[in-house]
Amino acid sequence: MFSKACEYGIKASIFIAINSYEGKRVSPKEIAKEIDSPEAFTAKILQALVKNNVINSVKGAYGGFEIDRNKIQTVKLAHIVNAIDGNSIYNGCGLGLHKCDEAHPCPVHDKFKAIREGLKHMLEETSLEELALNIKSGTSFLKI
Amino acid sequence: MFSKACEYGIKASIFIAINSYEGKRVSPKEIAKEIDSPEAFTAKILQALVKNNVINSVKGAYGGFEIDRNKIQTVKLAHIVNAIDGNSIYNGCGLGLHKCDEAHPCPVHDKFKAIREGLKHMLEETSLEELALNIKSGTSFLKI
DNA sequence: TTTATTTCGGATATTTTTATCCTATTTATA
DNA sequence: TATAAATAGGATAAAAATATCCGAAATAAA
Repeated sequence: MFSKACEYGIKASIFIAINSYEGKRVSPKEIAKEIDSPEAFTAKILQALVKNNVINSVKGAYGGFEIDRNKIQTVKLAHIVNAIDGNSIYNGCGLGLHKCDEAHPCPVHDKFKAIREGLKHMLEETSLEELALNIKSGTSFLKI
Repeated sequence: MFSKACEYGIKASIFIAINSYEGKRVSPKEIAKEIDSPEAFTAKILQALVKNNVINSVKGAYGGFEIDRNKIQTVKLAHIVNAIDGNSIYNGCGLGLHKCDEAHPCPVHDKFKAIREGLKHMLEETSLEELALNIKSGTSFLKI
């Protein structure tokens, strides 16, 4: 469904959020260890998230990655996915037609529409906060 | 959502079905032209569909690809997708955890569950016949 | 039986995605 | 100001997906 980069980006964001609740910045090394991802590749993804204003980075000694408290509430999965994979999930035709709309639909256009709308809705409604709280409470897990 | 291979496989199957209604076998060349795909790569995908018993091939002069009439009705999108992409769409964890179930869910487990079920249902309920008839009647399109 | 036609299948090439490495730049503290 | 600790970012490598090429095998018809 998502690219590896996107998977890592979502999990990293959650881990950063958890630590930011405690005012703690985290490094790519810590993040990669916690979400079981390749460190250097994860660092690249973090750069993309910073550039897209999803998370914040602090350079230099005692630096690291963090997220503003209020952003943990406002950032949705859709923001993270969009920062990494772009909007291809929403826009692309299910069968790869260059032009696919109501007037010129691909064979699965209508059938995919409902599913994609559901996905879109879910991504736009799910906040980082919700996901982070579930990890904190041990209701869900970031690895294995 | 799907791999290119899978997109080509679905479109090719539809085109073959349409021609099989008229007792006509089609070649990878014709198929590739009609669905706007690379010919040799499409031929590989057709092989996979033959091996997985979705379509039928006839070698030699006057040969080509075809689908049994009754199969056009019974083959569902799920069969085609499974023949090419395997069952990763159903089984894989949305965030790539090796182990992800009710007892040990990833952060988006429940949220993805509904969407994946919807996708699964759609793929299992949509027949090749339905898609082929819509193309024949000009209700949907295979390219552009 | 020969020939033309067609799928099969292995080898290879290209592109994209995933992953690694190393240096530059930034910054807090001693 | 010097130093150590971080992120930034460019260059490169490896793996996977996509795509191409070509000879082998099969088959219908002349």
